[in-house]
Amino acid sequence: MQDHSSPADAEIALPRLLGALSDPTRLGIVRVLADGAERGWGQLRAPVAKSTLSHHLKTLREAGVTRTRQEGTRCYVSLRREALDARFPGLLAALLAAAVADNVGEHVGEDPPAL
Amino acid sequence: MQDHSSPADAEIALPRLLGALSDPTRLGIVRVLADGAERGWGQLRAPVAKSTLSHHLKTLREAGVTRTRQEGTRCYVSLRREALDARFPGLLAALLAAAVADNVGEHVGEDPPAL
DNA sequence: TTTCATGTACGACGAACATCGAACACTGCT
DNA sequence: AGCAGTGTTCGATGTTCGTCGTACATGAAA
Repeated sequence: MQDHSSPADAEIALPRLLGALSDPTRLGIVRVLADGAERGWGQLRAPVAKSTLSHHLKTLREAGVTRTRQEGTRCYVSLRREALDARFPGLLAALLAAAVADNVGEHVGEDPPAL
Repeated sequence: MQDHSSPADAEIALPRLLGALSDPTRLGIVRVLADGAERGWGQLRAPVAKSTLSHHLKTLREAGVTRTRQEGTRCYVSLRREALDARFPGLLAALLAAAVADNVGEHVGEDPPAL
């Protein structure tokens, strides 16, 4: 459970970012994270196997879309909104609005925060 | 040389659009078309084989990014800016700005318009 | 230390993709 | 009719992707 590295702010590449966001499940994850709050990812609910979710999270992280923090045995994920906004102004907002308009990623939800 | 159909305005799907734009060559084509003017595609210069360019243009068209018009033996391509802006406000502009900022698609150029 | 929970790595599979060259089809000109 | 220009389609090939199940590693709790 290591190597939770993300690209440096300046190294987020556009094609990779768009590729990461071209999957409905990943777009759904981003929508859940859109409010800026961090989520533990047992909290994320998507209709895919655990290993598949792990893969999606890794893809998002490596594309620079999210950041992952480890605490004990669990991991928390959040959007890298500042970095994204700094590098590609307005893009994230437009993307999120588009996802909502297009109803993409509706199948991804979240459980209530851990008690 | 037929079947130059594009999806209806309302049917442009976000994941597909992003997938189409996750390739540097296609992003480069979009950058060339960004001024809204139509281009004959003998005019487009990309370091790929003719059939590959045809494939990319088809991908863009089927994702709803561009429109293709045939006139005699040649085809002309242009951005569907209105439809895109209507469906996903601000997205295209942010994407184009991002592509410029990230210097993506610089390898795609154009010849001067036919005399 | 044993056990449980959580996430990762690995191997596999089919599907989709980028790319090429070659063959085909259509249009227009001679 | 024949030819040249232009774009599409067709394999072929190698890569990447989404998905799964299983096995492994790590940290916490009993």
